[in-house]
Amino acid sequence: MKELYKIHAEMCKVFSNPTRLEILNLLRYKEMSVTGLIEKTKLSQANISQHLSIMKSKGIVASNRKGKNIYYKLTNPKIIKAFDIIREVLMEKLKKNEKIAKMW
Amino acid sequence: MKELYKIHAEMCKVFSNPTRLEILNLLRYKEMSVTGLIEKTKLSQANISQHLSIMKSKGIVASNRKGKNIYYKLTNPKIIKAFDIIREVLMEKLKKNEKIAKMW
DNA sequence: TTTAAATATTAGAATATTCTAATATAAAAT
DNA sequence: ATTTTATATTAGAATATTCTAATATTTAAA
Repeated sequence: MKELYKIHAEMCKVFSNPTRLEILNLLRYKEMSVTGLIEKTKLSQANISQHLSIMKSKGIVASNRKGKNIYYKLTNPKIIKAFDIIREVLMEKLKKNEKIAKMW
Repeated sequence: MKELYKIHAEMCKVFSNPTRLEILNLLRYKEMSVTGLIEKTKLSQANISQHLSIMKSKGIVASNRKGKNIYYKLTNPKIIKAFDIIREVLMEKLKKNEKIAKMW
């Protein structure tokens, strides 16, 4: 069923932006407020908010208000599992390239 | 290091297109020729070739000629592991949504 | 050594994404 | 009630991606 590949691709699109990956990594262990994310990433408020909105609409994160602040968290721990496996592939590739570079 | 998020995002971009996901899934167990991929997917030759080229340039697939045909395969089995985990997240989300839909 | 088959490349229109700047909204504090 | 603080939304220019159609290249077969 090709339809499934479409939804799958839509979900992966969320992971195809560096800022969103940084946010997801910050949410790895605990939920965080928008302000907290802005401080950690040093990015603009509008930008963080937009990325959170995109991820919320795709069901990757969920939000809840606590007094003054709105906190975001991952909806599924497997999201970080996928994040880490791709990171592993990446690291193995970088290591391989290093080795090839050293041959010359 | 923000640079790593960039490369990570670049790699995820490969997974953010339905056709590329279909190709990766076809390469899950065995290498396949370009012709084989065209037949299976029913997509145009140019299009398949372009997507293979993109994936090769990112180091996700590798190619080798065997007589008339060129065969492509995955460079790392973890690529399919990541594919499957994201598919799981997807399925769990769809199931959850179904349940919510049934409540009404 | 020409022809056929398999694959790659290029060009370009249509579409989608990303960021910044400006503005809006909603809850808390005064 | 007003002001402040936290967050969301909108608009739009700059950039990137995707597909189709046309053409090029490479190897094998005749």
